[in-house]
Amino acid sequence: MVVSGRQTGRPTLEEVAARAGVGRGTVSRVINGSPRVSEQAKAAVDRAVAELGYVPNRAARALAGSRTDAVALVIPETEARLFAEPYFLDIIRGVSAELADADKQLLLTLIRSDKERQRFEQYLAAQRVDGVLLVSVHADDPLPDQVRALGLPAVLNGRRSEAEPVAYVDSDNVGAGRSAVAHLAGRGRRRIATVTGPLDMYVARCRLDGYRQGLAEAGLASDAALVATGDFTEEGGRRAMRELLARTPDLDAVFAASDVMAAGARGVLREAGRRVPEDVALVGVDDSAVARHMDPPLTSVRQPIEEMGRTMARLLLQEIGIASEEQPRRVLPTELVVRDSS
Amino acid sequence: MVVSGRQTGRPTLEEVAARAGVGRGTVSRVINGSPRVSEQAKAAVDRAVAELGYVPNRAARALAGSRTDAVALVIPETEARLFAEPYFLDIIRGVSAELADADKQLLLTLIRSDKERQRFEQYLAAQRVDGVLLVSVHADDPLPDQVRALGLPAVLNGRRSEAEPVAYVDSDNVGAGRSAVAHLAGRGRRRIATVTGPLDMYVARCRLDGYRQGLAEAGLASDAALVATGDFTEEGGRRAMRELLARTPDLDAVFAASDVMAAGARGVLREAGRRVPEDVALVGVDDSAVARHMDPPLTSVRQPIEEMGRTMARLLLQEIGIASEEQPRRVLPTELVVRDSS
DNA sequence: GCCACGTGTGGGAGCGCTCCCACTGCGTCT
DNA sequence: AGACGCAGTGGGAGCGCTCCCACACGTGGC
Repeated sequence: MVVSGRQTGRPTLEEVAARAGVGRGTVSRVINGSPRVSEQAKAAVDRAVAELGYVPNRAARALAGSRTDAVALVIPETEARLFAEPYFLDIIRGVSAELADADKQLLLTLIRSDKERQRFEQYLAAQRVDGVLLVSVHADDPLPDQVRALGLPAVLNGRRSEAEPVAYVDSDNVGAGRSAVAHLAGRGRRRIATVTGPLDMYVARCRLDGYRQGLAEAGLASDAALVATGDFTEEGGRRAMRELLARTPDLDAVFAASDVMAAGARGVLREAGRRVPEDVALVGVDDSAVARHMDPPLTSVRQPIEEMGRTMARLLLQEIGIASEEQPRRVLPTELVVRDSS
Repeated sequence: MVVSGRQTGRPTLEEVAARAGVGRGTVSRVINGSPRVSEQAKAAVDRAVAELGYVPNRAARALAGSRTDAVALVIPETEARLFAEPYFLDIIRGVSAELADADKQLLLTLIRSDKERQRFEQYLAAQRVDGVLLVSVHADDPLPDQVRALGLPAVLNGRRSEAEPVAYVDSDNVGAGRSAVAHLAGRGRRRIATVTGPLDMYVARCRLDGYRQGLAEAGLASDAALVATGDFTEEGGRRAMRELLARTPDLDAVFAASDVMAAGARGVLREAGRRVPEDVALVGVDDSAVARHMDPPLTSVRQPIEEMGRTMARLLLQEIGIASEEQPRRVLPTELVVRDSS
């Protein structure tokens, strides 16, 4: 027996029109919520739609109209490994929730090679999505500008620089550094070091700035010897921590710009015989699962990741609706979660 | 100044045909790789495509043909919290890689409420995707059957039961339990307990079966007092561990059916003054980031998650290509990763 | 009473493809 | 030699929508 698989039984707009006793145009207007329809006609159409179980065919819509009702979320794969992974899942969660409410599709695109990047650009050019969400862009990433050049709305997660021209949603990274240092200073720490992210990333520079501001506000002197550069990986955290211990053995606290780097640092501290938090207090950023499961559990600065995802989606939908000249930007607050490591 | 945004400049198939000096039909055939085209015509079309930078309009394709070149990956949100999160990211990674090679879209759908579930079903009915990938289905989940009833190919990640009627990709969960127990027994452990997942999930039952087989193969007696039921959460692991300690204080090893539960168990063991691994050896499943960052690092049974994702996508593409009656199934092997906790 | 207007409506003309039928040549079989 | 097949081809007819023009009605002003 051959199964057809292709049930042509789905009602079309034309059938709805016939059943409601109106023209195609009127049905289309009702479906799309145009105000130029009489109460009576609207009611008739609504009933016909319900009776027939009509669902508009999106391909036809996309072809005839211009919008596609789909939005792309782009994650460069190189970054995906760097950040604590749950980060992306939370972003996805937030984006997905917001898009579902607006009845838009979420198209997920991982870009892991130049070939795929090219394919994606082609894809955009083929008018396949209404807008683009970009996660974790590097300072030199041209993708956001390319997207905008195609006339597509875009929203970034994180900025590439202070003067980011494209719409973005970021968290208060300066505040993250400040609150971490304030907390450490408040517990009597005086030689507070930091392990930074890669300094070609704006997020890393912001957290470093916050660290410095925090020191100043606590009346502590800044000391270049207390700053070591990592790369957001565990191994990078380890390397930076070794460097710090060699340079400034008298440090009594470390602010790591990510939980993963904090985990690396923690390993080195243990090998060096430093107890956490007795000898060295430790604070990370992300409040990830890693932080909760470290020994001792890591004090960390929480970012509202899912909320960032939601906000990104919201801004994008807004831009799709009304193509404003001005690029919206949001900076969301962070929050210190105190655990045993500090 | 108003920006148009709508560059109509994209070449159409018709233009390509004109430029190549052939008919529309021939261009379509070349684009779709039909064999019924002369070398000469193909060359002309290929050149025209390259010169014009032609990219087929997918909406038109979907409307005229029947396929959409898109595949949905569905993740029930309730589950998303249960499993170690990176699991999903790895699945996504694998699926995405495979789909990109086949030039298919990945549509990500998180379902977190009945409303969204309904919307998704409507969506499927509207012929919007060529196939569906389903992650982490519960034993009583009707979604897979609904999808198949709509005539859409589907592939599950994990089975709902031994006799799963729908195509699936699973990992060797029995083998996972066996190898964990074999390892523990090999290190001289004799009172090996287990913390299971929720027993209405087939995966949990399989791991428990594996545990029992492992005991039998090591010549150790099965003892109901050594089995406690968890629910794949950390808190569940904690509860189960307390239960085990109360019932069988002489246990010297624990096989937890997930890393997250192992983390919960580890906390309880510590509170009870049992050292890991000296007093109690601990093994988990997933080989997640949590496992690597535990103290001591957790021995864990690794699943080839990304590979599962790839395989799922591959099976689905295959089914889309040739609608076979028979549902393919794959079971991938697991691998023990030994660390300090055992 | 006539014109101008605004509101609501029907339906033609596509959007850019795929499907498929009809047609041309040419080689092959009787 | 004629009949037949078949590879290769062109192009008509949609797919199910949206857009927009045209038109039927009011209603108000003069």
